[in-house]
Amino acid sequence: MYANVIIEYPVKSLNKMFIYKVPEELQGVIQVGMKVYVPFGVKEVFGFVMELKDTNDTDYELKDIIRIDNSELVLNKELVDIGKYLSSITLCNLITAYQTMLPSSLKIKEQKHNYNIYDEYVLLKDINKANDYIKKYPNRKKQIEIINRLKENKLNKKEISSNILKSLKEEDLIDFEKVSKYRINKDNNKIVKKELTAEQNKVYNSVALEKYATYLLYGITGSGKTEIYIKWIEKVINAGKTAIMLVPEIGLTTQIANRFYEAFGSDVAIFHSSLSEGEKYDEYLKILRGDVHVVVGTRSAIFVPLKNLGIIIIDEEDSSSYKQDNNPRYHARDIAIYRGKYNNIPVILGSATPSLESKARADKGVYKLLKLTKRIGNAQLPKIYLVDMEAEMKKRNTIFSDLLKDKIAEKLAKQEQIILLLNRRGFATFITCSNCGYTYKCPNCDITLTYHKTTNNLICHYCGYQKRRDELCPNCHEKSLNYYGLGTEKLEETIKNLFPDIRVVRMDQDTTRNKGKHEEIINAFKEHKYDLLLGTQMISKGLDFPKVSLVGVINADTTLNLPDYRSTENTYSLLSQVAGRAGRSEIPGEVIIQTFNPDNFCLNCVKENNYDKFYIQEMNFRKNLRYPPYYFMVGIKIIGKDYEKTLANAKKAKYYLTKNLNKDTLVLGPTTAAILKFNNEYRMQIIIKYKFDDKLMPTLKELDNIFINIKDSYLEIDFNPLRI
DNA sequence: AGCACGCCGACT
DNA sequence: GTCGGCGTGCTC
Repeated sequence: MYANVIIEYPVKSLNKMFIYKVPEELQGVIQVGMKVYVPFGVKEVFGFVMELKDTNDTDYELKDIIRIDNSELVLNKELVDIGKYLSSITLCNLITAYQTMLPSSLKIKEQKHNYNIYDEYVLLKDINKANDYIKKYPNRKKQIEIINRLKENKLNKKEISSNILKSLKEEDLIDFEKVSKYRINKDNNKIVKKELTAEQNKVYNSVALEKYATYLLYGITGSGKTEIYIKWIEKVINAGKTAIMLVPEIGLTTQIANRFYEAFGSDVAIFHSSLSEGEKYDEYLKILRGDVHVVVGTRSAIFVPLKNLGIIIIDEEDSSSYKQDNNPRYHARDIAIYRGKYNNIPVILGSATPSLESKARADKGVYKLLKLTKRIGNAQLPKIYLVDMEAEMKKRNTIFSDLLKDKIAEKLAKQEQIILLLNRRGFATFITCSNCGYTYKCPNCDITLTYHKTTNNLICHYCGYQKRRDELCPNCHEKSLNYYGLGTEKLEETIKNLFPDIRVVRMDQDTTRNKGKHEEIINAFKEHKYDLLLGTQMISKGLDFPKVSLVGVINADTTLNLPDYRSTENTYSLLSQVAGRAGRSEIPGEVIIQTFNPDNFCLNCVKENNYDKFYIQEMNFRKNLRYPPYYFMVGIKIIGKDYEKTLANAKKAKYYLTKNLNKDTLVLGPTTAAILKFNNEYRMQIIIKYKFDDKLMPTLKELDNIFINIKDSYLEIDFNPLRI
């Protein structure tokens, strides 16, 4: 018997099958998808079995597989196929695909750490022997008490004092038993069921659970999408099947996960980045062992090895967090649809602000459209005001307009809560010398440094470079450094000066770095320990605070003016989502959006809460400029340490592409990437736009191969990039 | 990737 | 004479 094995090194030149002999003792045990240890050159490496066969059709002298590495981990047939699919759509190495699909504790690494944790139990070895002991030492009251309890039941080792354990062990009366346990345990006591409204019920009933289709559930903020998800999953579980539920970010994961624990108790496993390695390992084992039917998690949870899948749900499907922003650059939606077809089950994409491509597909009938138009209960959509900041500047209101100040005071007086959005962290976003004009820039990237007052550091938000703040300008040595640009830290300081008694909590990357911080802030705000929550876009989605009656957007233009074809769509989505945090219960909500572009089309659509109007206009723009969803795009970056060589290589790539792709495919560039210099490397960019091109994949594969032999630059290919 | 092999320069 | 620089090629 022979095995095709892919080995652990994620290198293009090793991205192929290596054939090994399966030794006698492994035949019958070995399966496709198993992790194996094999000789490779003079070394020994790990790999995955991709294929088993009876004949060797080569004339290589084959080596034996050494051993199977971890027999509890087997990539099942579906996962093996998903890996192939993943590598085919992103052009990543096959091994990279499987490494991406596994939690890091199960990825291939030399260092082996045992992630299993155990409860240790004590049990009686022999009843007769124990009885003899009792007769022999009637005075040993403590020991006898323990023996009698052990006759009834095994006991946790922790319950018994160590000297008693020791004496019983010396008499050879007891045995120990290790039972593996999970770090996260939820009880099944408080299963909460909720009734659906008529509108929710209609949506619930329009999904056929026993066949593949992708549905776009377009439901306004607060319309109760989560409850429908739960009902679908309930039905799927009752049919003996399983479900995957994807959520965007950590902030949302805990809130939704809690609702899922309420609904399904211990039948849920969760996956998100702030779990510890051990926790992730445990949750993965629960799935492998078939102990759970539901998985709630972020992007990579789309790869979990649930057997007998019955439904896949992606909540807030337009969130950019579903696209991985390093290799392999996959979109969870594509994997979900692949698995939907594979298992012949429905895929649900839910959002209050669907991505244009999903909405367009729904309009074309590729997806089935489901709509929720009403908020749950008596809640109304909030009233939205646009405030012209140019007029406010004349009144010397640089950060807060009069209206926003008045409304904050009003809500504070009524003991209601407020959310402020500012999509920039730090204190000042750039530092310039007023004497010589020097501006701080990251030495590795082409980006201004942001001043963080809490740590007194200047930080590059791209690569993380940090330096201490200077008193004098490093260029002219004058004491004339000025701090410009508003960040969340400064906003917090300003609001505290304006309203001295206000209780403010800030939520951004800097205040949520530690585990559990996120949840802590959310819970504290929910319990009204704070009057005002301010933060970056991480506060914009999914959060549900009944007492919030005012949402303020400090500067809507920060995201609107980004040089990216999606910036309008992203702004619409961000602002509607954050507006949706207001007025989710009986208290009516108000939203104030401050901007220098009060006539902007996108902002006015947000104000009118008119997604359809926005959609039509934006689609028109995309059509005219040949952007997605009318055209498909591929972003190619050519990256290298030397600017001239990188540019030359980029030109070569462009030439190769134009020569080999279909004539009506557009190849644009090379231009400098949005951030030319990043981590001391220069980045050139080529953009491909096409409607249909059968030569695309083979050409890109070949280009990728050509670049293996070009030493001074490398390629990054991004299919359907979210940012260009 | 990681290692061996191999063919040229300056040293105990 | 040898040690070691890294360029090239191979791994079932």
